[in-house]
Amino acid sequence: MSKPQLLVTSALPYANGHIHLGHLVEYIQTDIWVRFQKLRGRRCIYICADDTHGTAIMIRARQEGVREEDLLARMHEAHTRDFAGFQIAFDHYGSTHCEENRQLCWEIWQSLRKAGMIYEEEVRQLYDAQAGTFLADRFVKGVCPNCRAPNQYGDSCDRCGHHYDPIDLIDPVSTLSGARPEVRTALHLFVDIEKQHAFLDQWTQNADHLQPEIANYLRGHFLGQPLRPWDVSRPAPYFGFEIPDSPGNYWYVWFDAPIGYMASTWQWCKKEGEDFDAWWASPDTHIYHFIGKDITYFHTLFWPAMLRVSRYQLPRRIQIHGFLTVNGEKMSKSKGTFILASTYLKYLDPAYLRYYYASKLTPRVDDLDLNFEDMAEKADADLVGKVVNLASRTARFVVSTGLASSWPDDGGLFAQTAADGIEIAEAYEACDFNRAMRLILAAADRANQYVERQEPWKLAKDPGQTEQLQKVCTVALNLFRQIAVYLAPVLPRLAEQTGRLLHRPIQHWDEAQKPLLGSPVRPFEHMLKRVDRQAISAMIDESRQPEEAVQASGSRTTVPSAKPVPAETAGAVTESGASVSSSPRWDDDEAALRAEPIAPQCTMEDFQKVDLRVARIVAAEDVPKAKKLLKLTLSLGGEHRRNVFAGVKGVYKPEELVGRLVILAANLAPRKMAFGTSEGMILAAGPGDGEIYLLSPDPGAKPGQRIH
RNA sequence: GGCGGCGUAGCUCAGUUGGUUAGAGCAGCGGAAUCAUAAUCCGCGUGUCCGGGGUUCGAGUCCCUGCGCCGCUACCA
Repeated sequence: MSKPQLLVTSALPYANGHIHLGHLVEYIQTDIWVRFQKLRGRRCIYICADDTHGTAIMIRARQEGVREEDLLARMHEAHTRDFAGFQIAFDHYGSTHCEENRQLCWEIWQSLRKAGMIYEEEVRQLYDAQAGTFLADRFVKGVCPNCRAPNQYGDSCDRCGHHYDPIDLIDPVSTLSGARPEVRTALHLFVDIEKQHAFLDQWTQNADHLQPEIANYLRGHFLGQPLRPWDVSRPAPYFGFEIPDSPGNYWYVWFDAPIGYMASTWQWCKKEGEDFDAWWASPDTHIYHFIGKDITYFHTLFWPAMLRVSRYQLPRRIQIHGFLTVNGEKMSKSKGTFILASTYLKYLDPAYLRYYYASKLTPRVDDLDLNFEDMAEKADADLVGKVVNLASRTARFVVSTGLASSWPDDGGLFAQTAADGIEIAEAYEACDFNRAMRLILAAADRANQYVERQEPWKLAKDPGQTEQLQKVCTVALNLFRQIAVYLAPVLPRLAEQTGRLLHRPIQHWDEAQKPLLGSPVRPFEHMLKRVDRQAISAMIDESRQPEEAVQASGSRTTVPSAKPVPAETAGAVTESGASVSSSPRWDDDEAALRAEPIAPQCTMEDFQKVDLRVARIVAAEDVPKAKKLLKLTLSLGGEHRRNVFAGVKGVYKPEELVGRLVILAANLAPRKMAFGTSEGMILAAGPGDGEIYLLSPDPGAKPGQRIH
């Protein structure tokens, strides 16, 4: 029998946000690998889906006043369109919110039960009475119980890397309402993953399942100690699947998300008349997961442990990539480098980005830097100047004659590039696309040198050299075709165009092994435009928004940020023009309001608890060790002074603050901070991160006056 | 400050288990050619492989340490 068939997945993007260039590192990487396998004749399917459950979706639907299902349908359509635009060719793109997933979750759940890995525990859980919900891990912050780092999320500490339960947090605060959550007792269900410790020791360290740096990381950070139980249930209200044998409780989104890989495959099987078990329950299928390094924990520990006790196959390999940075820094909305897939497609050809990512991707977990000038140079020099140019400079000479019918002497050039196919294939196979691209470009260099030596343009002027001209162009176009074959996983459209040019579609990797002879040649048509630098600028301008920087992860962020993800991005794609033109004088959009929705209602009494006062900044000094803090001395009139640390460093200079009037929250409890005690807070608007607007009273106000 | 990553030619980077005079592309300079989307071809690279120790017969490659940069995080009461 032939090699095992392949089932390949990319991480499921969360249905709470749009696809951006960071996500695309992963989808382009996976798509190239899948296309490579298919081109080699390997049976291979590429499966993905929207990740749809969890508190973040529930909260957002609530904010928008729509049903979760409507929100999901909208995002599914947008995601599908974005992926198609970048030529990401899924065999199926489903959703975790489907019957198949519910059934599979239930089945695996029962397997975990049977393996004795599920236990129940009454836990005291944090409940936000204002928001009317129990608080998901990422909606509560507090002090890490392990290292005492303040302001940590409920699931893990980013400072010490410790994973724990939200209930263990010290001084919890709800990020939904800002309220101090009350403690309520609730039944929770746990997976005792420690029962699989020995298995995971072995599985993660052996058989090339993981990159070595990942295996080391797991050994150093998790496997050296008992694995903590995993809290996999959430009490109502929660958007997800209710656990059949524990009514009122729902599976945590991270339980059903990876099972979504299976559910989506199942849907594909139904569509194609395939046997689901042949794909997930048979050793004749090799399963490959491509993910970003941020979700390593779930995919390399929980997921294998869950599968182990079920009747399903373990992944053959989990391929992990790093994050995307732009110009050496994380993507930033204010710098215009947080670019949505749909925005890119308005201005630039996806081929540029596909080739650029390919040329920079290695099998390592390193972060990848996107530099647009670099991308433009590479696309122009490599793709247009070297590759496409080969066809462009020779095809026209053989339109009337077609390719020669026998292979001329080419000095072994074709044979060399054919032989290179082995090494190039190895590079693709190992996800070392950088190496593959370099090998391919070397072949293009050799081909251009050949054309240069043979000078077909001179032969074309000599009627006696017609035959020689045909030979030279036959060689050149065959070398070009080999390159088009090797580049086909990265640049599918170039392969199609080459097929059209030479009247023979490219369908298999091995077509680079045998010259194409006697084929007619169409007149050359442009295959790829040079990069328009102005389009790059326009794209960045359109992407520039007064927003704080956003996580530049290459894969999904199932765990949402504490603030609801700004919804304005949805509008930017489909309806950005309309609202602008209807209000000529002020074009204020609702981005800010959506980014930070209005808090739950409070009473006048509540409001009056806060004593706001006019104050004058009488001194301001830099705090050298602080990144964001300035130390301000405020006067409330007379001798009344307050010492306040304000996070405005870099936005306001100390000297320009001295003398100005601000609004001070004067009766806040003093707060001990790293550099001293802060005795109040000055009021400011803006999202932060370079955008802060201090509030000032109109002229005439006096320090010490209260705001009513 | 904590955790993680990185530091190789002007720029972007290869150099995966330590082994001959450290490589490529781009940019630059000089030349050729004019078929091609001003694309192509030829020629030109002694860089303290961030610094300092160490292991080794031998280190860009391993260990320690210092410095610098990036990210997350903490200081935004």
